Amino acid sequence: MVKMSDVALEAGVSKMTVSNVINGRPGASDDTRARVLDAVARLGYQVNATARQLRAGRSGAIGLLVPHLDGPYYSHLAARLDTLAQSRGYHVILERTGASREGELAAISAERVQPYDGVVFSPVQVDTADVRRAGIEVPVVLLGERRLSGEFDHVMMDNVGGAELATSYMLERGARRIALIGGRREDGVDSMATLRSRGYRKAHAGAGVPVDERLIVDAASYNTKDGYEAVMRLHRDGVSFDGAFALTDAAAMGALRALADVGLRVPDDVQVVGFDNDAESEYLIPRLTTMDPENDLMAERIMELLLQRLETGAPAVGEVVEAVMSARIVVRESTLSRVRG
Amino acid sequence: MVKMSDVALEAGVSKMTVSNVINGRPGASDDTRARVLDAVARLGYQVNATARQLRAGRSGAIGLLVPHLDGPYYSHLAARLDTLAQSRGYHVILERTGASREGELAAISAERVQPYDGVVFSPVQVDTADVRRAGIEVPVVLLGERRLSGEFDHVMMDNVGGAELATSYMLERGARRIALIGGRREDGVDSMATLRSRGYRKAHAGAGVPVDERLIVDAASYNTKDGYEAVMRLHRDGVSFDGAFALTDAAAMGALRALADVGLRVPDDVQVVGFDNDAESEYLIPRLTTMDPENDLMAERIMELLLQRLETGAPAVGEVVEAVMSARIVVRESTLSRVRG
DNA sequence: TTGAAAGCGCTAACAT
DNA sequence: ATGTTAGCGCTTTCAA
Repeated sequence: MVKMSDVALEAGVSKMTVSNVINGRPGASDDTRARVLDAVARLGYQVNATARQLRAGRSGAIGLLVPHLDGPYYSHLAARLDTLAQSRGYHVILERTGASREGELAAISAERVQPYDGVVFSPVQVDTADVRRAGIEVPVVLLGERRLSGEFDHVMMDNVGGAELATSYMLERGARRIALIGGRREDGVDSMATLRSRGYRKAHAGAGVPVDERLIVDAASYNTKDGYEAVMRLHRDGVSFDGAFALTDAAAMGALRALADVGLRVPDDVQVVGFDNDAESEYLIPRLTTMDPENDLMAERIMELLLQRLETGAPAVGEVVEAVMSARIVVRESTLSRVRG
Repeated sequence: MVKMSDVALEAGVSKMTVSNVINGRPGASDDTRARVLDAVARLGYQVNATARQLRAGRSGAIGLLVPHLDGPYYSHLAARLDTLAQSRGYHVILERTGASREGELAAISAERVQPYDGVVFSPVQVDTADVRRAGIEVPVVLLGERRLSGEFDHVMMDNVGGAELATSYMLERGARRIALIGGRREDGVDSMATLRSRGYRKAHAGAGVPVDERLIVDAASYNTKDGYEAVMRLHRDGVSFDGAFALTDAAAMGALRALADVGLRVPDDVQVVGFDNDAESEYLIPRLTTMDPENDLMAERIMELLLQRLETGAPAVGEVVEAVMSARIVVRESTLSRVRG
């Protein structure tokens, strides 16, 4: 492995001068600079990132710690964040926590996080106290479904509001028995499901329509398979419905397939609304009405917060920022019967 | 920041003893061990991964460098690799190259790669010579569509064979004009599109069916939108077809939507086959026939190769392994008209 | 404009 | 069973 001192020797200067040239610091004659760069090229020298980081304390890497990657949501966010980061001289590195408490704690341990200049973390099982206890020493932006007490900068989606809007929209269009695919899950933490279920109930309360608890069906991972099975279960149990709000577009996709299988027409018999506005949702049969969380805006807000901390130095306690992003509805065929427009 | 020497002081032992205890090395009385662990807990000490790595030369991290993450393919692979890695005491870290030459070169630079104990890289624009020139000093497994000359361990999918199988299957079922969604792209490197297009042609040659070049339509990123537009273009141009082989399931999904829009029935008017066997493909309307690359097997092979290098030490030149994984067909509704079974 | 010394936090190798 | 010394490759600080 060729190191800085080798370059120094080759160029006939000191290590320090090599370091200065490589890092574009001023104070090196054009002549010396040329000799150094020449030696670098000749030896194929590349800095040792680990050593640099140990000494200088920065790596240029931003860690993005997410529950999982199957599904377009985090993948898209990662791409977006990376683009923004690149333009500021950072790059984004992705880690999967697996959505387990154990996995999350491992990923946020000081040891694992220390190599990053900053971290964006989307907690699922873990709470603010856990994050504090992890003893992270770089700027952190939390990202999430759930409201977390104000110890860290925090960007969150207005899940309750989004779900309320989706539900109200169907109620307004005449639906009276709206299945909630993936709903409930009230235990302890404010999970995505809990919050969106809350919005669903709020819309019903607002419209004076009672909620039939049998319409609320679980969908473990909110994926396509779960959505499919949830609708099949409703059908098997003889629970009738004229609307379906799926907690994710993936689940909605499975629901659409199940509805087709049991011979229910969308939107004539059942209106369907999803959540996420995945790129594919526009191409489903029928095209899916869904809630768009405006992820690009969210990504911008996240990077903005993180870069501010990175550039002003300290994690600065006390004055944490909490940004709530709201979702807008995208109306497509799955709620819009051709006749009524 | 609390460091090892602080713990040593607190426990009344030397740094070295702390190091030994923390790393579970033998040679420390139960008593000392207890005192050290106690001090660690009291001070909330966590090792500095950067320092450890500089000294010991290993980080426990495996880098997975992929072109992009939108789409289930790499996400699923990442999850799978991570699970396998975890069981061997490593964890997988994901980096997005953006599928640009520039992005790939940045990601494989020795500087960026050096923090990993090993690297799995899926090149798109870059070739073996570029990888060699990058001067990577950790074990590398290349992963890919394309055959790369044998300087590195390399796991690849039999793209030609898979595409040939998909095409032959439709030909056997009577299709004579099969659109190739996302096909062509013959320039220099053996891209996924080039190879799968080759398989498409090979199947035609084998069956003695001529290829109408107008049936081969581009689909820039092989995503849902591209697939949709490709079929719309064919339709607009008045090119008739009775089969469609889409280079990815995502593109197939868009194709299905487009066929519905122009009033062509699947599979009665047009048979459709995709490639990837995404989890969602089973729930499309109609359910999609597709090529399953058996990614889980592929992930196992990759990890096996990498761990072998990691555990036996040296990147070992000369005796590189090249594994070719073949895809199997999964038959579903999009090619199987109910009448004929 | 350049360089020497010191040290980031840890561990390998060798004492004791 | 425990401690001492040295040094991983770099950059900060200060002197020339």
